[in-house]
Amino acid sequence: MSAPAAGRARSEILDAAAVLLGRDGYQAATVRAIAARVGIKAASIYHHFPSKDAIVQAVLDRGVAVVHEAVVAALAALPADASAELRLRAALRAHLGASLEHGAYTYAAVRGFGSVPAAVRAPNRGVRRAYEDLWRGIVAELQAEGLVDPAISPDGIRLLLLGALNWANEWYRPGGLSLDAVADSFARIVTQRQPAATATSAPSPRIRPL
Amino acid sequence: MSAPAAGRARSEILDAAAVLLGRDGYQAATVRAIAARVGIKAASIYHHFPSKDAIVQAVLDRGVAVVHEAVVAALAALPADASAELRLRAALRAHLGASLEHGAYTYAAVRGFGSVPAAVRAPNRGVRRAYEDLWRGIVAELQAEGLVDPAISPDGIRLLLLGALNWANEWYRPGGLSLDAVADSFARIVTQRQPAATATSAPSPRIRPL
DNA sequence: GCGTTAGCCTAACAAGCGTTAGGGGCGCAC
DNA sequence: GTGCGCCCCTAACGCTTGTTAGGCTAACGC
Repeated sequence: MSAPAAGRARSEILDAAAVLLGRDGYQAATVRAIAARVGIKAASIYHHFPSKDAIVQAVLDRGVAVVHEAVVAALAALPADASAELRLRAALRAHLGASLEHGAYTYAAVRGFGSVPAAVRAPNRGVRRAYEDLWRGIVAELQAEGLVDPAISPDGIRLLLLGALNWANEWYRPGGLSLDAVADSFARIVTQRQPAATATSAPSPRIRPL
Repeated sequence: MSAPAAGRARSEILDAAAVLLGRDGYQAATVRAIAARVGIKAASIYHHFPSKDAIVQAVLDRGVAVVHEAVVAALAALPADASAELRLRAALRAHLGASLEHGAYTYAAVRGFGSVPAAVRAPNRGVRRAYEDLWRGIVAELQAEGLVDPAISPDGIRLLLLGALNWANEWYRPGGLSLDAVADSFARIVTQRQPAATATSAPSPRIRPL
């Protein structure tokens, strides 16, 4: 048709696989079901991918990467001297936004992950580790700037945040809380800030390094 | 252990199904694999359960119920005038403890949930809703006592906590952070307070780092 | 013109699935 | 003893799975 023919089918296959994987799990995401969604027959899939597991692995990797890249981009867009709180808010918002925008992939990466065979799961672990390291840095900044009690385990904070963010895929529905409201709630819970009404007037000046 | 011989096979089947479901997902938890783990043949399963999905449903329900009951028991064991902070800590600790103790079931209920067919998933929703309501109450207490900024969305707080707790199944390994340390971290992040033992009602200023 | 390639098809394969049918052995009630 | 019910077995059913083989059509370079 009019779209660039090269790679079109390939990305359509990935899209279809992501939807099925996230919604119904690995078992229900059959090669025939994926093909039917694209409008081709099962055997034709094998002209684009060597196996079903290669498709699943690509979906899983993309599901993590798309969020990782969104967060990196959001942080890079901030001024160089942005406070740790601003960076936290930007990261939370970017994670939630990317999760919603590419819902099929992130949903597949979070929810479908458990249903995927260990052999397909393993290569994805590296990508996840890299994303976790990004958050390790954000938490360290928060504690260094005194926004979070440094006596609290950094791992505990990071795992709480990532758990809350990942779980958002389970319950978030457009029409309920807005993305900004969720990100704001999370940020305020973690940074121990006072209500917005009094926070704007800055009751006690916070020491800003740098 | 010392269980009535009548239901021995039945509970062994549930145990085996829980392990497979949590570790490998719905597809890998085949009737033959479950039977092999119990030491019987696949057809013998059907003398105890009408279908595979009945087994899966029982595992899912128990995975939620076991945590729910542990939290209810922990809260009931507190003195009637216990503070909201103490109740929060008790609930966090009980949830994490039950998750670990009955790891196979809770793991199946959290991780395996996504890979289970919608028809089996649906009946489990009611049990989950009841548990969520329990946490709705805890969050309301926290905000009523002023331990958490009442301007923050209660749903945001509840979803953050449940997300963090459920996600703990993914990363918790005995030998790392202790259960008490995790529960303590989570409680302190949310209540913006020092541990109850050292700061009961003293509005002492937060420790400033550096 | 021709040859090659990409992309899709039909048809079929072996393997594995959940489930059912029917039978054998054992222990308890009578 | 006889009968009955429980528990497990072997064998097979119909179906779906991922995957492969081989052939058709249209588009391109030469």
